[in-house]
Amino acid sequence: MSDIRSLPGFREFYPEDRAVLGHVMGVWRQACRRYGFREWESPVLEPLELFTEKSGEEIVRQLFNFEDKGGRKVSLRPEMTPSLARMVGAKANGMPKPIRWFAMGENYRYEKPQKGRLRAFYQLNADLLGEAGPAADAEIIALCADCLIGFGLTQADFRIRISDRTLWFRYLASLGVPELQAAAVLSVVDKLERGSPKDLLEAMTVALAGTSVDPSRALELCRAFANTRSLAELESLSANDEAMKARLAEWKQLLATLHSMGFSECIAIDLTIVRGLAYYTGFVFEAFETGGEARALAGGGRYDALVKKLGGPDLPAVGFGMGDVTLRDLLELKKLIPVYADGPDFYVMILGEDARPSALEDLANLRRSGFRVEYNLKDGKFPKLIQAAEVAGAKYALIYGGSEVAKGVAKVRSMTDRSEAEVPRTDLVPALRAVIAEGMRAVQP
RNA sequence: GUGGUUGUAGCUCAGUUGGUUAGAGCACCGGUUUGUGGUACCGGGGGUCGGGGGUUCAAGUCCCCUCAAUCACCCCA
Repeated sequence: MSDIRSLPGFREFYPEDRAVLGHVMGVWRQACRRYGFREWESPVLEPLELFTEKSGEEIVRQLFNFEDKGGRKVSLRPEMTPSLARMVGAKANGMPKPIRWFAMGENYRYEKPQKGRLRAFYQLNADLLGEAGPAADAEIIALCADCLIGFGLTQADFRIRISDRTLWFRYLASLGVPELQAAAVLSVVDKLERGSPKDLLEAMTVALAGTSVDPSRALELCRAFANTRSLAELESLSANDEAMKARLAEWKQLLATLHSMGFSECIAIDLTIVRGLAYYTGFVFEAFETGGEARALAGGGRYDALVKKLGGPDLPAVGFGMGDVTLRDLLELKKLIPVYADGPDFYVMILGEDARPSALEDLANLRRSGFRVEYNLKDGKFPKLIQAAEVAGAKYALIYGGSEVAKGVAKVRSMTDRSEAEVPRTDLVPALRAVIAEGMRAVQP
């Protein structure tokens, strides 16, 4: 064994693991296609500026970046949204709206690896661009839910908590918080559940420096607002604020759409979700497991200003991302990972080298006809070969011994019920096609 | 980035107060059992005990450093 190991936070996928990844991506793709989304892809390696432009220089420490041989500053992609914005931006003027796109790519982040958080991970991204109304947000949230339900999870297994940065900004404005400081206040809100009262007050004081707003009162009001869990409560809180009332009309449309589509059980209003990302502009949401560990499964929201910021047209957008790592942990816990039969259709048992030319001719024809076929590369005896067929996971064994070849037949044997039948070699492909379709009775008298 | 725990064969683990050439089960490869299902029996490969340094006559075992995994923070596009 080589002592050169794979890099920390990077996974090797043995066939059993790769099959699981294939299942995850298959479910994602199926859900997205049902919503009319089309798949896209972008380069894994991008100019460093593509990412610093969106997120600032601070993120460089979390990037796999380097200088290439041409002196270009480059980075493995930590996410796909900037690439999406660039690609859409380049052709948006000629594209029918709304644009429904999804991608499933491996992303790379230079972080300390932990459970559920690696340095390389696959992520589904689904984005809907060119539509600013809440119907688009509802469509994305519904897709996010269906991307989980597609695995066999029920609406009781997860919760999509929906919040709204627009509403937060309007509420903070009504408290007298200047627009410039609202983002800083929101980052304090983000810590409400975890921080100690003392730390929170300190952070709030810093966030409100230079304003006339009292930090401890602001903290109290923010906590009350964050704990709001129903539209009715929100309406009473915004009774005399026209801007907030207008926004609540959009909330009603969002929730009514999701209710009509049957997602009532898995969605919840939760204004404690503000998401750290500065670029979110409206509704934001996160999907959590409802069980013990409350893993975060997906997150997303509206980012109306980002495409323009990255040099594209002024295009409203909403989207979400869902990673494969925590999802896989959850599916394993819930025993929702199917065991795929990965064996060949036929295992050809060649008994004696005299039989080999006939067997090779036939098995090559079977492969050309689309069947999965394995056979013994070395001569072997019957017990070994039937075991090899079993271990390979074959559905049927095809036996080529001296007596079969002399009679011009092959013997097909079901690996499940052990029944056998002889099939003339001249009729082999159609007969075995019937066996795969109908079982052994297709060739038994 | 900070702190805790863990590290012996592909896997699960033994390994005594430090004491010969580090073991078992499973798995893998081969042989035997006259062409009918993982059996049985026999045999084999595989470890610089995560890596490096130190203490000692002697280290898988004790000490230090380091790497990795994992947990709690930080962060989380």
